[in-house]
Formats: sequence, structure tokens, C-alpha cells
Amino acid sequence: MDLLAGLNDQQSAAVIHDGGPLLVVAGAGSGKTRVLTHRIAHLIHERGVSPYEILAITFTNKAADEMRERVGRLVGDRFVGLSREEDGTARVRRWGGMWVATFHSACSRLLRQEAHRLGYDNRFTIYDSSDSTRLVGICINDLGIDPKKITPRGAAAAISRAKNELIDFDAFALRARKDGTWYDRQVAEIYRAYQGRLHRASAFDFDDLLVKTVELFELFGDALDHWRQRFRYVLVDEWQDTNHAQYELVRLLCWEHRNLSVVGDSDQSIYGFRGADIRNILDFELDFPDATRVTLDRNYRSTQTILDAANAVIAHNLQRIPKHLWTDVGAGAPIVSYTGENEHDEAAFVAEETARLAEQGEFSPGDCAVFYRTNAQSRLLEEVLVRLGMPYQVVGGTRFYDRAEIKDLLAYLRVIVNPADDVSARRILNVPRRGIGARTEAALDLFAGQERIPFLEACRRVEETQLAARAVGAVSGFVQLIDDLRAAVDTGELSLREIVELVWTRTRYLAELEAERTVEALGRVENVRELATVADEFAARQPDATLPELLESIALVSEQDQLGEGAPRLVLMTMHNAKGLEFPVVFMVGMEDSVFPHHLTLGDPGALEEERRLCYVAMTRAQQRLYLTRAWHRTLFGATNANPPSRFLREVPAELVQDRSGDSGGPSRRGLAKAGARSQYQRDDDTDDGDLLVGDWILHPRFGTGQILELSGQPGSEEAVIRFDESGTKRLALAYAPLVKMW
DNA sequence: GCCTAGCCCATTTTT
DNA sequence: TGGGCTAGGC
Repeated sequence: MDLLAGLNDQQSAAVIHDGGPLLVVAGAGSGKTRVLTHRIAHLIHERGVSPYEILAITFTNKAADEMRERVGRLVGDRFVGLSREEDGTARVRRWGGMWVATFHSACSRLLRQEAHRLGYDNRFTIYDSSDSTRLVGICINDLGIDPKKITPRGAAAAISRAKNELIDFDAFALRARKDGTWYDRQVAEIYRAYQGRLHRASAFDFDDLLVKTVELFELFGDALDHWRQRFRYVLVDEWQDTNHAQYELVRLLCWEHRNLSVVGDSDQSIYGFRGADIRNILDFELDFPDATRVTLDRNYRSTQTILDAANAVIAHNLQRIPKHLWTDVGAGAPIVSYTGENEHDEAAFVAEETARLAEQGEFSPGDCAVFYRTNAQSRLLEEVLVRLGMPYQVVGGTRFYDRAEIKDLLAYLRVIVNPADDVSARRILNVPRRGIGARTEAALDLFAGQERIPFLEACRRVEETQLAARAVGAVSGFVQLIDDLRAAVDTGELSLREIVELVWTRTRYLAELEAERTVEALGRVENVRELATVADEFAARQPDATLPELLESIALVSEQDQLGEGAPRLVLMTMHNAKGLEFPVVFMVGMEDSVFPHHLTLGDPGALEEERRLCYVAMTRAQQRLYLTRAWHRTLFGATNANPPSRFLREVPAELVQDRSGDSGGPSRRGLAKAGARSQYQRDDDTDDGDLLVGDWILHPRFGTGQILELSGQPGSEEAVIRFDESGTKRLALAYAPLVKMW
């Protein structure tokens, strides 16, 4: 097998590189995944490296699965821990072959073997961000700090930032005392309390997975030696988005053997806000002076037009390694710009254009993707798509696993696995309602703190508290329930699905929901049942899977992981979520200053550069067609604004762009008509402002919808009194007011 | 202890 | 826009 077949010179160089650190600067669409997979295959095949010695880090679980499959195809499934069924479906053997994982899942896996050394249970729980925010809130409460002055969210974010920098609470406190604000000193206290709570609960938050692994390596030389020898070859994808903790982890693992390959693109660093440190890539060669650099700038994805546009935009950034993408596939179609009257019009354009492409047989809706800056923008896109009957899928937004009912059930499962998990125990203490209120909970927590025991243990000893008999009875019932569930699970006779079902039956969770008989409750019932399906699917992929493993995989799923399930349809997602993906047709909507770039970044040059990188990432997802759309007027969070065109739009050379705003009879006519059409969309070109009558409903771009109460004046200078739904009653001159009749 | 109404608030991106 | 939270009533 020729692993270099079809690769260009730079790619080949990266694949066969031997000896010392390797930095692959890989522009968007330059085939970096190919380089990584072929490099791994090369190591195994040509250099006799055991797959067992390889650690490959990817950005999402989905990317990890893909890489495992691709390497498997090159060198054989058994090397990568895959086994294949007769029908071709892949199954993952748990400890098989090489590790392909995200930072977080790799650390989690490693800590499952090592956590006890750090004083944690190997069956630790992983807290997601909402769990940690909750716990921070509890700590704020404990310390008697006013949660209005320091919000749980704010404090949690500050703590997370510190952890990303490997600053523990002592160091944090020291710094806060020296030259910190009052806020910092309070956070230092919260940080300490929070970490104590985590430890007592045998729980790690996302950041701890990294921090504690680093700590393990620093404290236990034998552990470091062991894992260092185990992973003699380390490859990291998306290096530009690593934070300091991740960097340190990699440095510790690789410092001696130096078999480190990192692949990244400083222009695609878009996670600075959560601690990703762009210097990790910019300074790589300072930290590893013996590193070899290979630059991949030949793009295999997009047309030259799209690349020219993206290159032009990113060239405005100062913090970067200069690089210029090129391709030989030709110029392709021009970039299309469109300005709608308002956001409804803009959305309608996207939907219509997708439909038009499909009608012409050029691209199916499944080839198209819509990217927006914030999740809030997805709703009205969805409205329009529903109205037009265009099938679509939203990636991200409210995650399945963030729904209250799912978190409730998961909390039961987590308590079964890890009885010390206080956040989960407290979450379900009174869910479903069993008459245990805030006072009882507080008393139990106090008792737990005094006795230095987990919350559930405090519940078990509820009789030692001063609580009233009724509360004691209710709490005992709760403990009994948990004990019963754990006993049933511990028999080892239940499948994952049966465990999930047991929880919702024994707790009467499902029954209570069904009894509500509301539409919302019905949706929740479906979600709850869906969790059993998740359990089944997990068991199918990994036949010997255990409950802790199921919980771990759920804790570490990412947004992109849901992509591509079901029939192909138009995909909606944030630009961040688009990273690493590609689509024949891409719409970028909301190209307005203060939407994108986001208004919070406008005054901050560094943040603005990150926005520009985000723009670059989004643009370079497009293979053949790129649409950049905006609206003259946009209503967001109830307020209507007229935003100037995005500066990124102005950075695209005009000759690459074709403006389609003039399509179909002028923007205002088109847009307003669309906003008005409620149940059935129709192009409303024959609406004539002159035909207005008292009682008509109209739409004004600034004031919204309203009803005409009164008409007066001579033809040519008529006035109307209009009662707007949102903006009150106004008298407007018809000759000037841009009114459009709705129905 | 529970429920609801009304308030208030903020409002980016997420492993 | 709505979602999360508190205060007040049962």
C-alpha cells in the first residue's frame, strides 16, 4: 500500500517526517485530516510503531470516530480498537489499540485508572457547566455572599479561566490578595469552597479533567513515566484551540521523547474566550526549537473566489502567521450578497434560494448550511423554514442533555454510580415531589458539612438531625429508593436500557409527567423515553458497556456529534459549530456590525480579531457557493435596530461579489410581504400602499405591525393614525411612511 | 411545602 | 424575547 499516493509534496513531508516535534500549519481545507490519518498509518506500517503507543487528540468525539475509522481503513480495524460486524457496522473495543479521543475524554479515561491517587474515587462524576454553576451557587450561598454582587455564572467563569491557566485556588488567592479587586478576593474564597465541594463529591468539572491530569503527572513521577512510555507518539489536531492546561499536558507527555505532531491554523483559532491560547501555535517553535514546520496552503475544498474572499478578510488580522490559500479548481460562482428589509426577509431569501437550487437540480437542501453568530438567530430562521416546508436540522442550541427531565434522570444514574455526587443527589432529592423543601435540604447540607460526609450519607442519618418527623420520613423514603435502585443495578443483570427504565418507573418520574397531560409534559415524556434509546445505541456500539461508561460518554458529547443523523436536510448552526465541517453551499446570515462581529467585541481589537477568524472559518466551510446576507432592520430581544453592514463584508473585494438584493421587485416590497404572511407564504408583489383602508393591518419597518384607525387629508398628503402593537399609536404621512399592507 | 404571578434580568461563542 | 428567580399567598 502506498500511503503517499495522491498526496502533494507538503502533505507527504508531514506524513513521513521522522524525528522531533512537527508543526503542520494547515490552512482550511488543505487536507490536514488526511495528513494526520496517513501519518498514523505510516507510523504503524512503515516504522513499526505499535498502535498501543499512539495517542491522537481531536476536537470532537465525532472527529475522533471519523479518524479511527479512516485509520482503520488504512491499516486494519483491529489496530485502532474497532471490530466490524458482518453487516459492516463498527464496534469499539474498550481498551483496544490506539487512543483517538478529545482532550477531555482522554483525560477522563486516564483518570478512571488514576483518580484514586489524587484522593478521588475512580468512579468520579463529571460535572458539566450547568452542574458547576449550580455548585458555585451553593458555595456562594454557604459563604454568605450576595449572589447579586457575584453571580454564580460570573464566578464559575472566573474559576474556569483560572483552571485553564493552571492557577489553583491558593495561587488565585495569593494573587487576589496582592493586587486583586474585592471581587477577585471573593472569587478566591468561592474557588476554594468549590474545589472542596468537588472533591467531597468525587466530581471533576470539565476543566478538572485536564487540570487533575496535569496534577497527577506533576505529583507522581511513576505515573508520568508510565503514560509517557505508553504514548510514545502524540498527535494533536486543532492545536490553535488548545489552552494552557492542554499545552502543559502535552508538554509533560512529550518533553522527553519529542514525538509530537501538532496540526493547526492560527487563523482558525476561535475559542480564545474559553481559554484557548493562540500563542500555543504562534510560539510553538520557540518552545520546541527543534521543531520542523510544514505549511499546507493548497486548498482542496473551495473555489478560488471563496478563497480570495476569505484571504482578503483574514489579511486584516495582525496576529497571524501569513499564509495564502490557493486552489486550482477555478474561480467558480461569484459570492452572492443579499440585503433584506428585515430579518424575516433575509430568512425568506435563504429558504427560497435553497429551494431554487434544489429545483434547478444543482444542490439539494442537504448540501446547504446556514451559519449564524448566536443561537438566538436560529428561531426565526426556523419559523420561515417551517412555513415553507423546507426540511432542516438545527445543530446545537438547547442540547438534549441539558433538558431538565434528562438531567433529572441522569442525576439518578449518577447518584447510583457515585453516591458522593452531591449536586446530583440534591437535584433529585425532591424530584418528583416528595415533600422535601428548601429548609430540609439546608439542614441536611449543614449536617453533611459538620460530619464531613456526602449529602446522601447525611440523608441516611436524617434521624440524627432535628428535623420534624414528616421530613425524616420523606428523606428516609428517598434514601430507600436510591438503595433499591443501586441494589438492582449492582446485580449486573440489567441492560443499560433496563436500568434507565427502572429509574423512571421506580421513581414514578414518567408516571408523574404523564399525569400532567399537557403538551409540554408530553414532549418531556418523549425526551425521557429517548434516553432509553440512547442507552440502547450505546450498548450496540459497545456491547460490554457499563453504566459509568454510558454516563461518561453522555457528559462529553458535543454539538457536532448529533450531525448527520437522519435524512439529509438544510443544516442550521452557529459558526463555532461549523468548525471542521464543509458544505457545498453556505449561507452566512446577519452580516451586520454588532451582530457579526458581535457588539461585545467591537471595542476590543483582540476580540475583534477572533471574530474575524470566526468569519474566516465560516467562509472557508463553503465548497462552491457562498452567500453573505444581512438586513436593514433587525429585531433582536424585542428591540429593532438598523445595523451597518458588517465590516467583514466590506473587507471582501467587491469584484468577487454579486449583489442580489434587487431580486423580485425590490427589497422592501418583498420583505414586508413575507413578514406579514402568517399561515401561508406567498410572494405579495401586488400590495399597493395606495389601497389602504381603515381597519387594515400594516407593517412598518421600525414600528412593527399595526392597525389603521383613521385616514385623513387630500390625495398626495394623506395621513394615517395607526395603532402599533409594540410602539403605541402614531400619526404618519403616507407619502413618506414605508407602510405595507399585510392583510 | 408548594404554586404562581409577576418581576426582573440580561442577552456570545462551549469541550 | 423569554427564561429564571423571588416574593407572596395558599
